[in-house]
Amino acid sequence: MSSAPHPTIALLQNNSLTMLVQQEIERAILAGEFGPGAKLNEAALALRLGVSRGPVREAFRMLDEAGLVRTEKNRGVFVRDIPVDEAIEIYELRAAMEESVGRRLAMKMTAGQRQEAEGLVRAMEASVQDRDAHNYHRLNLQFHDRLVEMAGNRKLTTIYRKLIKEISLFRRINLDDANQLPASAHAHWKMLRAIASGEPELAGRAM
Amino acid sequence: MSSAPHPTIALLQNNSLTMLVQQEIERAILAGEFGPGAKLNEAALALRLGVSRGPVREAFRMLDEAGLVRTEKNRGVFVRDIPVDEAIEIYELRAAMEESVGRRLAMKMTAGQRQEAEGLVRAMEASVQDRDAHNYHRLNLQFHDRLVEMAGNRKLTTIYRKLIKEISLFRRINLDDANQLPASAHAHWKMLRAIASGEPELAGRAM
DNA sequence: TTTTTGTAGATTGTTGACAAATAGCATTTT
DNA sequence: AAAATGCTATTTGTCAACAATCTACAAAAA
Repeated sequence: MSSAPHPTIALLQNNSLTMLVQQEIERAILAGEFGPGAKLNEAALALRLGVSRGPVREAFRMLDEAGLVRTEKNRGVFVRDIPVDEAIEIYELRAAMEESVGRRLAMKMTAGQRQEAEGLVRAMEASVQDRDAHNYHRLNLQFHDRLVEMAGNRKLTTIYRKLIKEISLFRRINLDDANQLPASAHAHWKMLRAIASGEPELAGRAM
Repeated sequence: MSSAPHPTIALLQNNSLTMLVQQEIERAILAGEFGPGAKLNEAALALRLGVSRGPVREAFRMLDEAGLVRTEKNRGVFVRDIPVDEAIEIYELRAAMEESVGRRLAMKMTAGQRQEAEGLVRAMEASVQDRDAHNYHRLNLQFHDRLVEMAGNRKLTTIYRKLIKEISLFRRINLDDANQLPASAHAHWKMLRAIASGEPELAGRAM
């Protein structure tokens, strides 16, 4: 009937308990409430979220498939502790993806998209001025995410975001060395210039 | 104690019912027993596999996260029917990954690896002679899979294989046009030559 | 005829209970 | 003292029952 049902109704219609539990556990993990290697207790989580163990178990299976937790039979579910060599592999893979994104954007980035990206870099520079490393980090993630999104391949975007989540489990990052931030901002300008030049090779290497 | 426990014991130790159910449903889907769009009935599957609905539901959540099925709240689980535009995106993404693989291999492929790959291409040519399109298709998948594996990034390999599974849901492929197989075999030789040349750009484009 | 309403059956969502396995600790044995 | 054994408590794995929702079809109204 109605093409736009009430938002809170649509919420209940689309989100099963399992989905909500999955989102909450994922949020808690990414927020660092459960560190890498921490054990996730089914009954405790079910109690905390006010549901039974069923939805929690189903959420565990999703998080396992997504690579955020690891399941040991009869022993339980643990937040994944990404080993160094795997982290290196993920970083390399992300680099390859961004290289591909750079090439694509060199050919099809619009003027509007470029302005939006430049706006993000300027905001990053402002954060450097303010010595606000946390905000800088947030904008940096957003900058790269937007560029990937602009490449126009939704599957690539989905996988890229999963990789970012997974890698964020690796060694709570030292956000706080605010001295090397200016160099990072400079590199972002360079990337945008390379993309704007319209040369795929150059743009790929820059990213 | 024993470093190599009896295989069937290790099987039971590592595989929960959920895992086994997940593997069986995935196998059935990829084998085409459930076509794209087909509804998967919890109770029926549980009965067929001799388990209760719990493990089946958990397996569903894994397959959903893997992109093989789609879940509609209160309506059930359906084999995903990949829309054309998404299939195109997956193909493009796979192409980008293989391009990256080609570059990497141009720099680090060993003589032994090259011989192994050449052996696969020769086997493919033999299948062309025999007009055995099915076997050709199998070897073709194996050839590309091995090259990706040889690139030495396990995360990339994992994601690549997931993409292959997902794409195999798209329009049961017309394996049977045996006339364009020879050209395909020729292209594979060309790829290997480009990789062996040691020039990343050339190898990347070839793939 | 077309649309709406109502009802019965089937299917999914969720829960609580029971069975099986594990981990920790005390006890025994060497 | 060190190692092995046995017991208990906790936790996970699985199941079956109940509640909520949807689907299909029939009956009634427009």
